Amino acid sequence: MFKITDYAERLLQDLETPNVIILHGLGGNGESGWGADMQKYFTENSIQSIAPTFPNSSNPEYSEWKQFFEENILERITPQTIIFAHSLGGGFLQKYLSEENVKVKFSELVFVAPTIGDCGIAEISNFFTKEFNYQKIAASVENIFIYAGGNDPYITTEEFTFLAEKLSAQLILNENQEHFWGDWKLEQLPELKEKCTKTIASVLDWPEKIKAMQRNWIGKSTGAEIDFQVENSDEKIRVYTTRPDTLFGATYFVLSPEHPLVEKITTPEQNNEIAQYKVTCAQKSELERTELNKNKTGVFTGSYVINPVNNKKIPIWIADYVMMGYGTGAIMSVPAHDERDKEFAEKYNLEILEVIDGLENPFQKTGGIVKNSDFLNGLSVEEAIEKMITFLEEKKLGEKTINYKLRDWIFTRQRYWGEPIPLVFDENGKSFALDNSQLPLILPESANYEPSETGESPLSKITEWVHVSGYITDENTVIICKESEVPENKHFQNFTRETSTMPNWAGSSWYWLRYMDSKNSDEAWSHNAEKQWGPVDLYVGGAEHAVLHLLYARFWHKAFYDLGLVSTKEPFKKLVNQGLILSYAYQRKSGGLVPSDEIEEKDGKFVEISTQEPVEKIVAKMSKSLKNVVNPDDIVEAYGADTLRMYEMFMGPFEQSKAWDTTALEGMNRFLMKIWRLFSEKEISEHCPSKELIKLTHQTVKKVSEDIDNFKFNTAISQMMIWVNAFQKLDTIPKISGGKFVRLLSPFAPHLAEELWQKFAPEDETISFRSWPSYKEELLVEDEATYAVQVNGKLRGDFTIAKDASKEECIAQAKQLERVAKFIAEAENSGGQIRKEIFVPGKIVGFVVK
RNA sequence: GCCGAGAUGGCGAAAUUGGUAGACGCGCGAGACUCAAAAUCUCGUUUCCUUCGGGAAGUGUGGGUUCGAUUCCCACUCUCGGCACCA
Repeated sequence: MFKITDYAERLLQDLETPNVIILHGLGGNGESGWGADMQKYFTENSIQSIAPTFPNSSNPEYSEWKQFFEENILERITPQTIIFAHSLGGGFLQKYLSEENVKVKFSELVFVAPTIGDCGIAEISNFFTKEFNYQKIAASVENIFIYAGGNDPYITTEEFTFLAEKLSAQLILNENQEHFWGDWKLEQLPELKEKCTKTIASVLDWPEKIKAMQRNWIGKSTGAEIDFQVENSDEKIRVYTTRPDTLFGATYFVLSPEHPLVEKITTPEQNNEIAQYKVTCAQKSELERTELNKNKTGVFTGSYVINPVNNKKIPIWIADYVMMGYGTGAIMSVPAHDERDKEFAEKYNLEILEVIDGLENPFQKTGGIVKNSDFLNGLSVEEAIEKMITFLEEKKLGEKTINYKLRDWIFTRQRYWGEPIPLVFDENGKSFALDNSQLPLILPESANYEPSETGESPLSKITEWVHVSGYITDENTVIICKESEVPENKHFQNFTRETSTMPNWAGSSWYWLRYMDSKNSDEAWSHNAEKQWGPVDLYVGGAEHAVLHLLYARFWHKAFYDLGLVSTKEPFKKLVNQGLILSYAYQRKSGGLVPSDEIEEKDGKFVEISTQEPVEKIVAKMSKSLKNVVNPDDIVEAYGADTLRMYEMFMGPFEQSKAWDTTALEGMNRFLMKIWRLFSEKEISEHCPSKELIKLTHQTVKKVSEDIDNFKFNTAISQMMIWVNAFQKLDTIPKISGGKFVRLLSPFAPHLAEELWQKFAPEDETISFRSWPSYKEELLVEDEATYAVQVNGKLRGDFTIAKDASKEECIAQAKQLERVAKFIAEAENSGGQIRKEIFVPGKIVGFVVK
C-alpha cells in the first residue's frame, strides 16, 4: 500500500493559490529594489502579494516593527502564505515567531540573507537579546529555504549553515555572492528569480470543478474524538464527531457491525440478535448497502455507555449506516440535529433531545445558540465547539481531531500486465528492496497471463523467476547473482520475488517526467532536464481523471519533491478539460429511447417509422444501444481529417459538451473547399492589397493568435471565414496576405495548408518550419469611428466621424441626426430638457432628456 | 441532500474593465448560372406591428442599481456533470 493519507493535507492545501508577503531589511522599503520587482512579478501572474514598509526602517525598534506587523500583515497570513524575508526582515521574523504567544501557520518561509545575531550593527542590537526558539519557528511553517551568499560581509557561511541545521531548512548558497542588497534588481539574483518562477509555476491553473472534486474526495473535516466509558465495564469506546457542541444531546450510541468491541459488550440476551444482524450485514453487497440507505436498520446490544459530561446512560446499538472505515467506526448520535440519526431514532423509538436553538432547519451546521447543555448554554455553535474541546482536553476525555475520507492506496495487482515490484523476501519473509544496480526490473516473459486458481498473481507460476539467490548489501538492498559473484564478507542466500504487479496508475503517475528526458539510459530523468522542462505547462484531458489519475500523479510528484528529485510541488501547471462530443438521440413520450435508424423526419417533426409515434430529438452520450455513435474513421473517409478537426473545433467552446451534427459538418467541408478554390482558381499575384484588406489580414492574424492561446478555436475559425469571404471577391490573391493566411490555417487544417503552401514556397519541405505570421498593431488602428447615439438609453441612430473628433464635435453631430432630434424635441415638448450628455470615446453619444 | 457548470434566434453559437445583442456557421426563403439537377455565387432570415419612414418587445423567471445590464447585486426555476449513510 502507498500511504497517500500522509499527503492528504498537502494535496488539499496546494489546490489553493498562495499569497506572498515580502519583508525588507534594515534601511529598506517595499517600494523599490528586488522586493518590489518580486511583488510586481507575482501580481502579474495572479498571485496576491504585498511588500509593506516597516516604520523607521533605518533606525528600527523591534516593538514598533512587531506592532506594525500585527496590525498590517498578520491577518493576511493563511496556511497558503509564502513569506520572503530579507536580511533584518528575516531576523525580525525569527524573533517574532519565537515568541511564546505567537500562533501562526503558513506554507513557506524563504529567508534571503537573513541576519543571524546582531551582526555587530548597533542599530539592530535590540532585535537580538536572546536565543531564538528554533523548534517553534520550524513548527510554524512547512518548508524553510535560506538563500545566502558565501561572501556576505555580515553573516558567515558557518552561521547560515547553523541556521539551516536548526530549522531543518534547505540552504541555497551562492559561493561568489555577498549580501543580497535590497536595492538590487531581481534580475541580479537569478536563484531568487528562479524560486519565484517555480512558485508561480506551482500554482494550479485548474478548472474549479476539478479542484472541488479533489477537495471533496480528500474530504477533510475537523472535530473531536471523545472517549465514552462502557457501563459496568473497563472498556472505553472512542467516537469521532464534528459536533462536540451537541454532546449533551447525544441520546444513543452506534457501533459499526464490524467494530471490534461488539462481541465484548453485547449482553447475553442480545447475543443471538446481534450475531444474526452481523451475518445479514456481511452478506449485503456494496450495492445493496447503498441502495438501502434510505431504510436504516440496527440492533440494540443491551449495553450502555456513560456520557462523560453529564453521566447519562446511553444505549449502544449496532447499525450498518456506521462504517468501520471512517473515523473510529463508532458514533454518538444526536438525533435532534442529524438527519440520519433522527430517522434511526424515530424508527426505533429513541430519545430526541434538542440542544441548539434558533435554527430554521435543525440540521443546519452553522448558526444557532446552544441550550439544554449546562456550561455551553447561550454560546454560539462555534464558541461551544471550541469550549467543549478545551473541556475534553483538560479532563483527558478526548481531543481535537482532523479526519479525511481519503484512504491509503492499495498498489498491488494480481495480474501479468503491469510493472513488477522490485522487492524480494528472505526465507523469514522479511522484505528487501532490490539494489539500484538491479533496476529496471523487467517483466519476465510468459505464455500464461491468467491468474492462478488461488488468486495469486500469474507471475507466481514462473518459478524460475520467483526463486532467486544473491546477497544483502551494506545498504540493506539485495543483489541477485551467482554464488561465485558474492563478495567475501557477504552471505549467499535464497530469496523469493514479490509477484504482484503495479496498477495502471503507476506509469501514468510519472510518465511526464520521462518525456522530459526520454533518451536517458542512466536514470529515469535527470535533474537538469526536469528543471528545464518542468512542470508541465498545459495538460489537456478529460474530467473523468479528476480524482484518480490526477490525484495519484500529484501524490507521486510531491513524494519526488520531498526526495529532491523534482523542483516543483505540483506536476501540471494548467489543466484544461475538453468537452464530450455527444450525439442526437430520439426519445418517446414515455421516456424510452429509439435508435436513430428507426426514425424518419416528417414536416420538421420526428416520428418512429414502425409506429409513426412522434418522438423528441434529444442530446445524449454516444452509445451502441442508441445507435447514435459516430465513427471518426467514417468521417475521415468521407470528408478528410482536416474537415473533422476543424468541425470539432468550430462546434463550440472547447470545454463544453457539444452535440454532433453531420449536416453542420458539411458546412465545414464547404469552407475548406472554398479555401482550396480560392488559392487554386485564382492567380497568386504580387499586387498590394487595399488598405482595408491589409487591415483585415492583420486583424485576422491577431485574432487567430490570441484565440489559440485562449482555447477559443471556434472564434478563430470564424475570423478565418471572414477573411476568406472578403478575399474571394478579388480576382487575384496578394501573395503576402495569402501566405499569412495559409500559415494561420496550418494548425487547423494541416493537410490542406501543406498543399497550399507549395504555391507560396515550393522550395520548402514543410510549412511547419516557417515562423508564425506577425501583425502590426498600428495597422489595426481605425482612423474613423462609428458612434451609436442613444436618447434615454435607447439607440436612435449612428454617425461616423474622424477618430480624434472632440466630445463637442461628436455631440453636435449627434444632435443633428433626424431621429435623435425628433426624440429630443418630443421629450422637450412634454416639458423635459437635456439633463445629461454622455460621451464614451469611439463608442457612444447619449442624451438624457427628462 | 451537498459541490460544480450552464440557460441568448428554427439549430450550433458570438459579444462581459456595463456602451449598437445575435458575429461566424447550419437550416430555411428568394434570385443568378443550367435544357434540368447538383455544385457555386448574390440577397434575405430574432419576434410582433407598420401608412415601409419606422415603432415596440427581446439574452431562463421576478426584483434592484444605472442615462444604459446578456454583463453587476438579490431571490427563484430548470438543465447537465460529479459526489453521497463520511458522523
